Amino acid sequence: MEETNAFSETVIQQLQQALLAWYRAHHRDLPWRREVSAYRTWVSEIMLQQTRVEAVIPYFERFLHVLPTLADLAVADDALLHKLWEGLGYYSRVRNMKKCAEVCVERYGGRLPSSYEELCRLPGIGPYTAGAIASIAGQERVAAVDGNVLRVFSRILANREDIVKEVTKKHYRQYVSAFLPEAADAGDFNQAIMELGAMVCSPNGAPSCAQCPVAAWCRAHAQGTEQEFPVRSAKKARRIEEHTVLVLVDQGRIALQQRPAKGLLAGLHGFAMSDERWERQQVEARYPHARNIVELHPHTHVFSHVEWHMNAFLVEERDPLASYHSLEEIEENMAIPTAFRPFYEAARTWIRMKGATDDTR
DNA sequence: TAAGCGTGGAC
DNA sequence: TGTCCAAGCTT
Repeated sequence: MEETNAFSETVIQQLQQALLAWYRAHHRDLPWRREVSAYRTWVSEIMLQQTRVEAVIPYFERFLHVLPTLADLAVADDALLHKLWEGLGYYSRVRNMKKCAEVCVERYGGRLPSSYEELCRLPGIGPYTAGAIASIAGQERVAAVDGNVLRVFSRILANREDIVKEVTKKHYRQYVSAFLPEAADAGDFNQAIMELGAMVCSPNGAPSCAQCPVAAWCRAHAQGTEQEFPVRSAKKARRIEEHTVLVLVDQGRIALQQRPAKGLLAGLHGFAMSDERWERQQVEARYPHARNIVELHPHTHVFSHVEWHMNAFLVEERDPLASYHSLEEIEENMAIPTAFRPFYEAARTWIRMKGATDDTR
């Protein structure tokens, strides 16, 4: 492509070797790097989608401990999978992993395929993840373009294409391909760019160009325009929703309902929630025989595309239409998203306090 | 193509 | 504080 034309074959090789040497000397010791397999690489890459390394580490360790092989995942219960993903976000990732595992059992003898083309056709695996698995675990000479790579290469090339656009990502897969070393080193090269993006060529604030092994070939650095890259079109404002959360409790148990199979927090467990704001009078009118109605601290949860502004009431009442669960059952088997966590904690505290006062009565 | 889909860290 | 945005994919 034209953006790489000004880089001679010699410069490309120098940049390659500088990046590989830097990576081999400075990369972090991460759990999925200690032992490499297609399964481990796949699990880590799915978890790392739009998610920070520090957040992923404990989830990765637990997931591999509970489901050490792809065959284990293929037969795992949805409830277990949601529990293993609880708090990590983007829950369709783990449902797609199970679908993918099932396909691999049927079609590939219980193993992930190793080629980029086959990986791309599997549920939950797009161009980035396929490139990462194929190059890291399969030694295939293919690019893996994520947000780090877009940022690092936009700076190296001083390229002002809008990285939000799909066509730009396609272009970058071609730009990066021209820089890839031989197949055996492609995985390290891809990881090197990502590691550089995470540790040196950072997204927030000024990048640490003094520590950068490829600063000598970076066009943005030469121009002093590092922070103008990458170019990213503005995202749409979030909409705001008002809700009232009803936490029904009865005899030390808490009512939870499984959310619909489609949409936000699909399939997870949550509380009854109105689609508009209710005040105490409306809750009292709905539960006239409640033994107790306690207003809880309000809470705002910010998702990527919507904000939930929630006020909440704890209602002590046995509602025949609700299903109540013990704390043990909830903690072992039911995944509650972070959005509801503060209300769950409040209910737990209330139950514990009530138990104490009941005991002394 | 653009919107839907979570969460938390950094500034 | 609010804003940005991180190892993206699906529809």
